[in-house]
Amino acid sequence: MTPTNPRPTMDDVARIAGVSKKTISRFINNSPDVSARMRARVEAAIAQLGFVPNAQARALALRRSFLVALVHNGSDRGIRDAVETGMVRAMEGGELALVLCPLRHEEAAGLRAFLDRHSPAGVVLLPPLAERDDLAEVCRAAGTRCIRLGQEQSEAAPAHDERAAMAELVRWLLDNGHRRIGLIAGPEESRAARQRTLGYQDALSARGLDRGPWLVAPGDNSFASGMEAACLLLELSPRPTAIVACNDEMAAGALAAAAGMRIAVPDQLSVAGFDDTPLAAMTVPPLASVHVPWDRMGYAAVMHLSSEMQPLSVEETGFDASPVLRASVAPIGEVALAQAAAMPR
Amino acid sequence: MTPTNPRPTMDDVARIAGVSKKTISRFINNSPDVSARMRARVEAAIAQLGFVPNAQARALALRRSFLVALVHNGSDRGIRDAVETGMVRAMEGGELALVLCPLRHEEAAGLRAFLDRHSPAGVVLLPPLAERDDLAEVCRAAGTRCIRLGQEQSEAAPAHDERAAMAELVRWLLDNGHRRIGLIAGPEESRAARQRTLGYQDALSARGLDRGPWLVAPGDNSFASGMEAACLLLELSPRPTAIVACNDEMAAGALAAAAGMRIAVPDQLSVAGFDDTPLAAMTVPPLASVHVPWDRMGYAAVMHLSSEMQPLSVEETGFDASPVLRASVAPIGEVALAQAAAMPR
DNA sequence: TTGTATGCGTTATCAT
DNA sequence: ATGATAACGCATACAA
Repeated sequence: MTPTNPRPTMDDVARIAGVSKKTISRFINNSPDVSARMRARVEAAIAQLGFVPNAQARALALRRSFLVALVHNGSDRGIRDAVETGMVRAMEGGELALVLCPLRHEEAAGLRAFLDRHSPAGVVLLPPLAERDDLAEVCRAAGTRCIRLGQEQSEAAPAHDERAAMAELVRWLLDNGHRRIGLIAGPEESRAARQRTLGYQDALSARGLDRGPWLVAPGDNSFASGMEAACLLLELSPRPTAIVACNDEMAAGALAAAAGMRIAVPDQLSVAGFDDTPLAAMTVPPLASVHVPWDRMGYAAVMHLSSEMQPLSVEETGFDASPVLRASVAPIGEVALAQAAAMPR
Repeated sequence: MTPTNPRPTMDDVARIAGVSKKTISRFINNSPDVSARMRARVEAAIAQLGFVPNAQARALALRRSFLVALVHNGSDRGIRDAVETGMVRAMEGGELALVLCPLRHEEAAGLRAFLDRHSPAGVVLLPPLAERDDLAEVCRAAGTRCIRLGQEQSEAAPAHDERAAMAELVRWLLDNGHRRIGLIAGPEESRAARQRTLGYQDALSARGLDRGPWLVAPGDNSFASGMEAACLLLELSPRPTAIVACNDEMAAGALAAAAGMRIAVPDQLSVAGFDDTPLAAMTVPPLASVHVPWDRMGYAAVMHLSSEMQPLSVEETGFDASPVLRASVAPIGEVALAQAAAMPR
């Protein structure tokens, strides 16, 4: 009972099964030309020994590892968790494993070094890094397949129409009587954030509300920035009756700001977020949000990387995002109407 | 400019430098016996070619990969994020990478297969899996070093004194006038949760409050269970003036329950959590919690695994956990006192 | 359909 | 201090 119990190799399996290594190899890679009898014998031998193919050896021979790298910059924990979940689900029972590649300083050189060192079978770029062309270029140069999550829908990018989804959310608010709707925007560099802002403007324009200044306050996707931005918006007069944020964390910040100013949600103010992360269900009141199927997008990304087909199919690139209404939003009430009127200045 | 640019190998470097492969190998592993002149020549050749050692090949020869596996069961996202952060910080610039090993069904066979397949250099078991002796045994049998996070402090486990920390938190509540303090417990199987419950009882006993029934409601670390448990506690009469939960998510659930019952926090009820995850700063009001340095524990775990020293040093095993007071707790006020008195039944 | 020889890029053994 | 050669475990020719 030594602690170093040498693990069985293909040779052992071959010996037990009374066949050659190559047959075992064929079995492992489910080659079509293995007779049923052989298959059974090999299967039995593998089960008997508890044989598990060594990923390192396979990787060396195949010149590609069994790792899929999730590249992120540490922001947006909610999105990352969802994507991770989906990726892991896609890898369940398979031979792939999920390896994290944090790019704190967001430098391409870091990704390059990571690829050189670990040569993952594929790379998934999380927003906002998914927007970085230089990172995609590094992958291309290294010959590593790369999926940019949440980018414009293309053959290499599962994506959703965030612009339309945001418009739909804002439209709901308009349909329910809200007229002054504030937006807490995301980082300007972020395409995703810009799309969401555009969706907000789309909805207002469609109602002919595009003359006045947009009630847009800048944020950086953090709770603190959401709180700050909400404070700015809530000091306006007349005060907005609704605030939509470009992600859930900032929306949570808006809830905190409202509480600090003794503004009741949703009675005096509706608040909504984006992404529908777990946080949205844990606030008081629960946060309306736009559900983005990040987990399914992660799942699709891995399925694509593990298969050999080149272009992503439509089912793998088209994803629906749609508003989830929760208690943080409500039709505009008399209280809020009165409030708005009482602030004529 | 083909996308498949074959990367230089040790052979190439050896040829350029005019030495043997073995010397390159020695250089890479900073073997002591390489002359300064050799070192310089090799270094130059490596730089010239942009050579990066192939991790798969090294792994095959060394019989261990350059991965550190973080084994978890999907629960307690907050803790996992913190540990991940610390681990990644410890691996920064090094050759190790973090690979996720989710054990959804918590079966030892799953871990065994993962170890056989990917042969990680080390394994970090996250609570509550860290408590599973069978998982540790699987690692031992596979000859893989394993660190059990948050277990009893030992030479293989960075840990903190959660019992004392919880007692300290409850003591603060007692010192501030609270007498009826409810506890939302964690899963009974979890040693950590039991320790925290014990800490709660310690503090009450020390004040001679150990005669009455403990105000303990069961939870499973989820937001929903925290909400349920809080509802139970808040229906008691006299009502508790404070509720402490065994993690932040349940505490957030308690905040939601209080809001649903129109009980003001902290005026009529103090609420506190445990672990001090990011969530604690994003609730309304911000959640008092016991800070546990999960990130530093993850850091220590990786530092230990990457070094060769056998036992963990004291600095790596002793961690302080201590209460962080935020607006969700307050000295018991007249309102709450009156409230409690008005419910004599 | 199955077996044999060889290579993948690195490290370990043993020699010099 | 440095080098030749054999592993490491599996996959790919190519042959049978």
